[in-house]
Amino acid sequence: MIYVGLKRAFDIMKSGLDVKNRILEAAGEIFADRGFRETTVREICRCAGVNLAAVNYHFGDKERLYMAVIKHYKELAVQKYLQNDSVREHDPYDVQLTAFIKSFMFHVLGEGHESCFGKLMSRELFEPTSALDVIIEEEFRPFFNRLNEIVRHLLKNEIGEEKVILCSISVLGQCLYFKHSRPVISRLLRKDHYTVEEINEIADHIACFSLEALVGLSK
Amino acid sequence: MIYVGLKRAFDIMKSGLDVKNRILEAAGEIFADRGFRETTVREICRCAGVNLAAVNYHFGDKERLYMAVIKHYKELAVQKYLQNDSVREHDPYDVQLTAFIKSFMFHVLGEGHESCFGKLMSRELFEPTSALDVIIEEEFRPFFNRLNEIVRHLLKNEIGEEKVILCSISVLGQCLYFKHSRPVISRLLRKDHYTVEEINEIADHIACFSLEALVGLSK
Amino acid sequence: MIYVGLKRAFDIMKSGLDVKNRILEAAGEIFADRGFRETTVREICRCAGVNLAAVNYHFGDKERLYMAVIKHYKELAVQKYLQNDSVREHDPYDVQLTAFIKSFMFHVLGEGHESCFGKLMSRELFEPTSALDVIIEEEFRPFFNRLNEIVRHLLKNEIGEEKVILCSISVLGQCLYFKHSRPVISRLLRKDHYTVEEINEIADHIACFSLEALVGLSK
Amino acid sequence: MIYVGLKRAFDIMKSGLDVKNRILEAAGEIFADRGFRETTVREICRCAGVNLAAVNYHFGDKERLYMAVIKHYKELAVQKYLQNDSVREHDPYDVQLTAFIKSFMFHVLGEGHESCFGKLMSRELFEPTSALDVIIEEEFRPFFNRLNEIVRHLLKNEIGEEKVILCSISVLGQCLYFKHSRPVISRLLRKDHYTVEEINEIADHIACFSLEALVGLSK
DNA sequence: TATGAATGAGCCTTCATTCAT
DNA sequence: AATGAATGAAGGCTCATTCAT
Repeated sequence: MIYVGLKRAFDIMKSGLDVKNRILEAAGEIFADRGFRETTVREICRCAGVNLAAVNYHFGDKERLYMAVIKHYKELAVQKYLQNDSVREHDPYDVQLTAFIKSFMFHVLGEGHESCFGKLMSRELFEPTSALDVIIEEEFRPFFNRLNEIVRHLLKNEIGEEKVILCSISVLGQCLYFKHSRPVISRLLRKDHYTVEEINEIADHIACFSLEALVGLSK
Repeated sequence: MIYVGLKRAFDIMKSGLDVKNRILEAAGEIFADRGFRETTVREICRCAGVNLAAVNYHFGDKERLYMAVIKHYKELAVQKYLQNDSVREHDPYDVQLTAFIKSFMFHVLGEGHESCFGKLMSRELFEPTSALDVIIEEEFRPFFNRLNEIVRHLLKNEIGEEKVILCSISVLGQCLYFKHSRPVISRLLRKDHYTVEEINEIADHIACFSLEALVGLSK
Repeated sequence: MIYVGLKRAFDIMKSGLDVKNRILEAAGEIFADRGFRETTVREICRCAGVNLAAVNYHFGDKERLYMAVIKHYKELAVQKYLQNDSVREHDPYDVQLTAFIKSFMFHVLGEGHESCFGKLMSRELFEPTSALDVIIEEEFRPFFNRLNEIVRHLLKNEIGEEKVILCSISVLGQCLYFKHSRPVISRLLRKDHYTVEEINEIADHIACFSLEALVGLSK
Repeated sequence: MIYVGLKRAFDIMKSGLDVKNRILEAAGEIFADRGFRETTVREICRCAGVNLAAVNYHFGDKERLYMAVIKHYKELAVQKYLQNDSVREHDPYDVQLTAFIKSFMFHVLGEGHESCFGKLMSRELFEPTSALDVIIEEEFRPFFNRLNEIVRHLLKNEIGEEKVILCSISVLGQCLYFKHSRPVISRLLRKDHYTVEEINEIADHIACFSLEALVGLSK
């Protein structure tokens, strides 16, 4: 049951970060990989190269570490989002939707360090912990409202709010399925991970599919 | 944290089934609810009203019990699917798609006993166990092929196979999102569980959305 | 920090008792010796020669084990008390008081197995656990009422109930001090433990002292 | 389970004492309340408003802190004892005994800061630490000798020294029982703590009871 | 002088599993 | 065929102590 991302573990240990940040880094990866319950504090500490009691010292207990991890990666994600946010408010809405989807897909499907937040969030959506309520209000709702706004305009405001929400969920569902069901899809499509081009292709497909639907519905 | 499906537990205990089947019934419900790792053998046995050692006696260990549960519920699901499959092969394809989606949604979102298999499958898709490979080949692929067939016809055969698969995934993604992300959706829409009417509405929305998209794309 | 009553431990392990009773025996001795908090489940199990998890299996947790221990030794004590209770109801009250004190002192000061209950109770009186309320009502109050009755008669019923209680406490206080403060007394009197004769002498002294006081007060 | 003597904690922190004395003050209160083993260094430091490592820095380890605390409060107690000792050597011995008892009871039962030493001592008598030997020789023996002297005179010197000691212990036992067994007594007498009047009443009762006994025995 | 950070040892509990009957 | 009893491994947490500054 040892976490085998040895190379990564090595990176974290050697990275010169202080103990607190080493724990955050290690915990993020493992929490994202396994979920809250399946992750053991021992494993986090082993991977971070710190003493078992360090979690208690710096974070109190496992649950508060988890909350801190989410907060930590949220901030990382926000920084990244602000830097290369490609959804410009004056673009036509179909362009905005495509940009929105593409940005989201890279967030969620990326392999590296910055994909932790997406993984944590999508895990939280499937098997919620007590952190869910905080996450929904602080993270998910603003994100979802943004999507709703784009969808509402594409539907030309002629349809009730409930339908807008349902359509937003339809868009989101497509996006997340490529994350949630990666094990299946990789078997169905016979590929193991997504390259940048493939993520682009997938995002284009979802944008295309959704735009056709929204345009069709707005007639 | 005792499993509170007491009425159900009572049903299982009184149902006159033999020990082995009582365990299967109880295990199915709890595995579907909690996932493999989160479920304890103790809880299954308590709920089934059998001795703690019974699982190891009848199934060897927890993992083999899990495989047996999947097999058991798969057979139940197949029986039910054969009985009242509403997707008739001679209907127009848009009708078939709607029927397909509706059938799937009831399978996956239903509250009762027969929704176990759907829940187990969708859980397996998110956090695969060693059972995944079996499930994909024996269960998911035929199911997915059927969906592909409908989608292929709606796209009027004019587009490559890869696009067909992507569109099928889009349909599936919408469906599963209402299951996977129920905790969030129930907060966003402020409702706790789905009534039959609501499942119908959701299925209609997905069918509608997807048909518009597919029709749009086939032009 | 290992419990060094090795001979005793050996006795318990070889005694042919079943696991549950071996735990009760070992736990009684160690709880009496150290108190609830200072006692570790590990030590009890080591001393009883059983697996660490046995406590959980048979008693649930450490606290419920403690309650079970108190119940167990109470029953032992009651049995012994019934067998050789020397306080006969038709004796004159001064004889009854002497007998009461002597019986109590042997209970509390005895070296062996049957002194556990006395030790546990006197410990509970000094640093109460959640078991105290149960102990007071079920054990201490009837015992104390019996003493009150004797004292009331010796005071010739002419004095208020509060004074009766205070006098009973005075008697009890003398008795218990020879237990509670044994470390000091053994240093003051330069002896390490009490022989039967010494316990008799001490009990006689307390009886004598108290009778003089009560007789004096009743004039 | 945070130590809730917040007002007191505030006093200590604001009192302008240096770190070492703040620790001594806080430690005294908590050790007296909980005993050596139940007290955590963390709690002491929190209550004293000092760093966790301060105890080890100033005192070496927890045990040496405990010894320092006892020494500290002993000096406080001696000062106070010298100031307002009400046992005057030329009073009749029955008056001296009453005064001795009263003084002792206020020492041990008092609520405030100066009762720490009495609490620490009576705790040490029940569950001795390595500090006991020091305490007995330096503190308890002179105190006990003083009581012996009074008792010896009340017994009119006609009885052997061993009997004198036993009678002194009888007196002491009554006094300490009201401290040691406070949880029980407060339940038996249905009161929560002792007022000044009640301590006076209790002391009077003990003095009365003991004098009757001693007078009776000296005949 | 003083402290924030870190640690090793140990505790209670829970779990899946096995044993003896 | 079935079970009550027992176990080894592991998990989260707390504690007194030490280290580096």
